Amino acid sequence: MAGKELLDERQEMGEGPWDPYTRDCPTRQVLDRIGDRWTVLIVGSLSGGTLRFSEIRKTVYGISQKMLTQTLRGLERDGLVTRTIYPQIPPKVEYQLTPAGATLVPLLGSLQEWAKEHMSVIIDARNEYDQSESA
Amino acid sequence: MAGKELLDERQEMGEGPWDPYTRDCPTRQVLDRIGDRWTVLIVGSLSGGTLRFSEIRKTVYGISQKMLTQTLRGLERDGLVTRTIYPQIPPKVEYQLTPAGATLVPLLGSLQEWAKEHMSVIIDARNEYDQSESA
DNA sequence: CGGAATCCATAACGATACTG
DNA sequence: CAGTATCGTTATGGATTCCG
Repeated sequence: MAGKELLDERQEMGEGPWDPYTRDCPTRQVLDRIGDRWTVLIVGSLSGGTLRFSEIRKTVYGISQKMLTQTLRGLERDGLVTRTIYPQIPPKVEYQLTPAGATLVPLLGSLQEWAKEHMSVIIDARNEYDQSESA
Repeated sequence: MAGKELLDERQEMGEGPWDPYTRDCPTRQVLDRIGDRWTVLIVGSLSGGTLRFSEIRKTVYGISQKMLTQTLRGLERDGLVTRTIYPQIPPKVEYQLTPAGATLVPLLGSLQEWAKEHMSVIIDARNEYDQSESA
């Protein structure tokens, strides 16, 4: 998504291309894909089954039409979502997770679970930190 | 990290505050925390044990001094990392994952594993998509 | 050494208007 | 309905300089 002309120097260190601390390591690639504000929410909304554009828009609170289009295009491009156009008037377009896209769902589950378990502690720590520094 | 004065309308839909499709749901909170380019890489680098500032900088390829400082402060604020200052000249500062921070590590492992398994398929789909549309 | 502060480029995003 | 196009704003992050 960002930077592609930066890869010049280095590249050989650690344990090769899987080394999480080189550029273009898989971790970075994944984060560039799912690390935005909307991707995982859209994948989550599609985890229940096929939805059309306006339905996704309704379930993912606050997303703009532009970001929904853009994010869905990215997911389609990466083979994580299929886009089916029904040539009617008015148009109807359905989105569905591919098998590859579906493998993301459990991962998001873990993410969400972690969030539920640790969120309160994090919020507390944050408030405490903010208080002690504004003193 | 972003938006905090947007929360006004709505807020009551779905199944309450844990509903992933409301604002401020845990999933969004987590993504705002770990969804940037550097957080998980830093957590990963600290998963092996305590490191000092310059050491992290060396292992996380491409990070600027500004972003390292900024990200570490965020992690400290959220109680995921401790910061220990040794009052010497020249200064020495050590960073270490807290127990809460350490619970993030397995999650990152899953992320990385998913990346390794699916990256090639995604790259292929992407290339194919790009080719067929530029035709 | 480990920052803080400033400046600046760009990328992300929202709002709005228009279209097949 | 499901987009595309354009614009303006804000967020993000790099480079540089300075400091205890």
